[in-house]
Amino acid sequence: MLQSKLFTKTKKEAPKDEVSKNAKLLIRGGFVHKEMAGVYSYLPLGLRVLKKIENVIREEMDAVGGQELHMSVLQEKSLWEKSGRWNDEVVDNWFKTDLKNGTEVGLGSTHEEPLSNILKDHISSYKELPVYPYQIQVKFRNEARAKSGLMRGREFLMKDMYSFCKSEEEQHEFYEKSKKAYTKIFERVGLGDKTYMTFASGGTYSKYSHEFQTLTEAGEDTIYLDESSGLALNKELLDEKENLEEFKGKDLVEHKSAEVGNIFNLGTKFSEAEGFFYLDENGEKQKVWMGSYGIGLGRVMATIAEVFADENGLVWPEAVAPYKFHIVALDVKNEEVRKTADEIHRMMERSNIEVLYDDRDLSAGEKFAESDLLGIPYRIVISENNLKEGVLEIKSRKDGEIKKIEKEKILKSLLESDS
RNA sequence: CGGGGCGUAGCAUAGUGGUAGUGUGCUCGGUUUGGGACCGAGUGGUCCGAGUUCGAUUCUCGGCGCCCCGACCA
Repeated sequence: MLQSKLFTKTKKEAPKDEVSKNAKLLIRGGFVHKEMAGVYSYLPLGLRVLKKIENVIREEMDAVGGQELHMSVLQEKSLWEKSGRWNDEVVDNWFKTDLKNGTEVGLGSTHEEPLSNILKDHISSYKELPVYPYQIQVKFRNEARAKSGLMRGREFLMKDMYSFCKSEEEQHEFYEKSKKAYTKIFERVGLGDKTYMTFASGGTYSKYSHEFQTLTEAGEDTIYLDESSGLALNKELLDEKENLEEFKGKDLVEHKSAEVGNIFNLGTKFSEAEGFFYLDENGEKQKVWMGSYGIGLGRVMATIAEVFADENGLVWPEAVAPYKFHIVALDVKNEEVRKTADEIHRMMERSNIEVLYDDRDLSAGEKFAESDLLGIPYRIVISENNLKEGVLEIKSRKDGEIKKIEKEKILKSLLESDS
C-alpha cells in the first residue's frame, strides 16, 4: 500500500474531547473516526487491525467446533417477550424503534433468544447436539454513559458464541474448553501476559461467570489477582472470597483491568423460553443447556492500544498490526532511493508480505514521527546514507533495535520467497 | 439517570458588549532533507434558537452536543 494514496492522515493533536489514550492515539493515527459518543467508524488502518483480531477469534472458535452464522440486528419483540427480556425494567439498554406500520422492533444487544428460535427450526434429536454457533456482528446497547474511548460504546462489534448441549455435564465440558480457547485468543493477539481469567458474578442464570481481564489503568474493572495461580476475582465477588475454593486464604493483589471477554453458563432459561427442546434416545423430550461466550473486538483493539503504546504512539503486536512492515523512504527525489524502495515494495507485495510504503516527499523527522505513531512492527528505512553503504535499516518499533542488512541479501531472500 | 465541566477555522488554543488573534493543517512559491525543518503569500471560524441591547462570539434563558465522577453494565 502506498502511503501517498492512503486517504487517512495522521494528526499532531488529538481532539480535546478525547481523554482516553486509546481514542487519542487511534484518532491521531487515523485508525478510527468518532461519529458520536460511544460510536466509532473504522478507517482503513483500523479495519485492518480489527480484521486481524477477528481472524484470530474465528480460528479459535472454529477450532473448538464453532459454526459461524450471521443473525439479524432487527429483533422481533415476541421472541424477547417469551424470555421476559423485552421489558425495559429487565433490560434497560434496548434500542427500540418502530416499523412504518407501527410494529415495535429492537436492535440486538445479544442473541440468545433469536438463536434458540433459529435452532428450534433445525434441531430436534439428541443426535444433532451439541452445537456451537457464533457470529461476529455489530451490537447495539443504549448505554447511559459511553466512556473511555472505544472501551464502552453504544454500537460495537462483538463475537458472540452460544453453546447448546444435551445436558448440564456436556455444557460444563464445553465451558471448560471455551476457557482454553479464550486463553489462546488473548495470547495470540498479544495480551496473554496481562490477561487473567477472573471469577465474576453470573447474573441471573448461574452463580458465577468468568471474565477475561487485562491489566490496565484504562480499564473499568477492579480485580483481585492471586499471582500464584494466575486466577483473579472480580471486586463484585470479593465478599465471597472465602467461599471459593480457588481463593480461600490467598493473598490477593488489587489491579485495574479491562474486561476483554466474558463467558456464562446460562442453564435452560432461554431454550425453554423459546420452546427449544430435543428428543433423547428414548423419545423423551429434554431441555437444552446453554452457555454464551462474548468478546468485544473494538475493546480488544482499544486495550491493545492502551497496553502497548509508548510516548511516541501505538505499538502493535505483530499478530494484529495493520501491516508488518513500514517502508520509510527518505530522500525520495534521489533516483536510487526511489528505485530501490519501489522495487522492494513491489517484491514484498508480490510475496504477500503486508507492507505500507511511505513514498511521500517529506522531511525525515516527520516521516519517523508518523511511523512511530502508526506503530507498525518493523520499519525499513531506505535512504541515501544507507544505500551508500549498500544496506537497508530495519528498526523494531517495540524495542527500537536497529539492524542493518545488506540490500542484496534482502532482494535475494525476497526473490526466493516469491517463488 | 444524579453531579461537575465544556462548546471560537479540519485540529488545538487565546481574547472581547463595537471589523475575532495565534499555532497547526491545507494551497502556491522558494530554501531544506536522519526525528513533526525554515521563509514568504494565500485558505478557513464564534453549536442552534429565543431574549436583553443601537449593537451579542461575549450577558440571560432554552435546546443540542461532548468530556469527567458516580450509578448502571442483563
